Amino acid sequence: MTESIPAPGPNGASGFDFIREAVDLDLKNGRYAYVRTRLPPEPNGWMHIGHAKAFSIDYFVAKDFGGTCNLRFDDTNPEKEDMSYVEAIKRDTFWLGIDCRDRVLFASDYYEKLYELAVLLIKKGVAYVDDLSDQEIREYRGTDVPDKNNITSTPPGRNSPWRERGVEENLDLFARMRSGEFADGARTLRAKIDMAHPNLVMRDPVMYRIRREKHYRTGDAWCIYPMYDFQHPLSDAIEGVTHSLCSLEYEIHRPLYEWFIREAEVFPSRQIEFARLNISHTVLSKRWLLRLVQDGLVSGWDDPRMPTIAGMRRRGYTPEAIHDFLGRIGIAKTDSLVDIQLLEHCLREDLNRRASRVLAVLRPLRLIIENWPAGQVEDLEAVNNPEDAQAGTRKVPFSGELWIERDDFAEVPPPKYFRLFPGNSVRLRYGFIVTCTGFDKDPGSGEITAVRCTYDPLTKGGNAPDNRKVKGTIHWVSAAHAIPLEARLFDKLFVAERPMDVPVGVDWVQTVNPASLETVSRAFAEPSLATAAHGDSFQFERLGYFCCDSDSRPGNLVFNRSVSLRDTWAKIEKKQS
RNA sequence: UCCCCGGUUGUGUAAUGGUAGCACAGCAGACUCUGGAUCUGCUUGUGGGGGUUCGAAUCCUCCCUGGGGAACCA
Repeated sequence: MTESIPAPGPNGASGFDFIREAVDLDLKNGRYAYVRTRLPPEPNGWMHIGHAKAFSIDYFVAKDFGGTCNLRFDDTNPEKEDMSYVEAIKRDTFWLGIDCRDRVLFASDYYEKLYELAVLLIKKGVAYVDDLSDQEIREYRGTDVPDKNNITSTPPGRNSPWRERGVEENLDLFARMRSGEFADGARTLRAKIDMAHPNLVMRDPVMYRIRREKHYRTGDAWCIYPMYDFQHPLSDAIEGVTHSLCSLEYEIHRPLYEWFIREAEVFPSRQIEFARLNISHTVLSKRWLLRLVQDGLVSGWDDPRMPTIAGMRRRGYTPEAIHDFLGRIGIAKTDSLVDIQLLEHCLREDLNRRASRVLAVLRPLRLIIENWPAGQVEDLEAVNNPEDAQAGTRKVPFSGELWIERDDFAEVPPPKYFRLFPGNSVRLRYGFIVTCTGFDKDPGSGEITAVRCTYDPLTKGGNAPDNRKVKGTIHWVSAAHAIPLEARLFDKLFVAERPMDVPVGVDWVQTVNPASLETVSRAFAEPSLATAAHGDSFQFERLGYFCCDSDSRPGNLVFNRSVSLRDTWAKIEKKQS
């Protein structure tokens, strides 16, 4: 892995979260002699920050105990899976610094082995071929209820009439299932456990179904496919996985996980569950994200508003910021909703340290310096990163006609406003102190078209020789030297904290924040930005962190606002209104 | 309320029978050539009742409350 990425540190005094405690104990009492985990994505969508949490836990738990971690694609549903997803997941995983490059595995490579284990279970008399239809299986199981949320009891199910078939017949039928003798859905292989079990997943779960669907890796080699509950524990066992870490939704499946391990007499992998990640104002579910993509509400899986790793990368997130975030949220079993502001905080903190500063104006307003010598241009020295002395300085051209931020001028200043207004002085960052002498206004529209000022030549670089205090410092770009750019400003994808909690009858997809993307097509930046490459991050001073987008071309620059700067003025403004 | 799992400041997470801490958010201030960064201070919490104990967030019990489960998905 990339050594610069620290493992997320538990913030407790014990030094361990509950998973690491369990692993530590397992090692100490000899339950396992080593540690091996696995990342089990299904290649049916792109990786998001919720998967990154799971991946990070798997990877770093193994690493912390000197173990290994496999990246195993859980690809047993040919209807939804695709190689493009495999590639996307691998790219994003490795980009995060989770380096399983030499341990990329596929459950589909175990089909033959899994088949053999199924045969073993049939021979032991704990698996049988069932002729019931899917509807009948539900009915027999006793779970075919109209309203799952409003039941008062779960009566025992009934045994399938085919449950007591002989071993030989089961063996024969299962072989014929594989050879394609039966129609899709005509029969299944089921585990013979207990149709009266209070845990519904233990009521003779289906192990194999018949499905004639081309698999993206095995093609037409198989027409029967194993189910998750059967495949997953045995794949873990095949790989010698000691700790199979997964989200809480599988907790209820653990007895079944253990049942298959025990009955198949394979390596005793252990499943431990933790709470999945939820973040406010977004959705973390491949199904919902797919819907956003398919309905065209975002530009794709890598839309910078998406909580996918690809989207976050394009937005300007760094692996370090993501790992920092994942370390801070911790690991627990409580269902939680993490404030998206924590994620943004982690990005700010990381980018503050590393991003070069640059002067750019998003909503330009002309500033005319009336006493500036006509035609004169000065190269002023600007600090690249005040947080990093090694970053050095650069020259920025200054002239008598500048672009400044429209917000940085007020005809009538609100209380506590200390930027430009008639009669007031401000410092132009790294430039001169100027005093506002007036402004031009379009008589028709009332729009301010230019601000006028005079400069003090003795304040070059921004320092006043008389040490007078100037409260405001604003950013600027020389109009004659400005390079144009497009800026994409993002806001929360959803206004609602929990987008999926919508009133009945409302389609959550319609609640996407209409202001989540604002395109500013006529912004200007200092010349140094012209050479930015895709993925480069900068701080546009006083505005926020911006990342050069993959749509950017020389002469047609596009920047994404990764996150804004903390904005104290916005808070003051908000309080005043 | 059929089965399973949870409930610690606004949010997330520690404290493993012995001082309820940390981070984010919020508030107030200092400093500042980014209303950035940095620094200082502050507010707010063990869901409720009973029990065990010298002592309970922690153990027991009842209640309340949140999530999950019943696919030939994973």
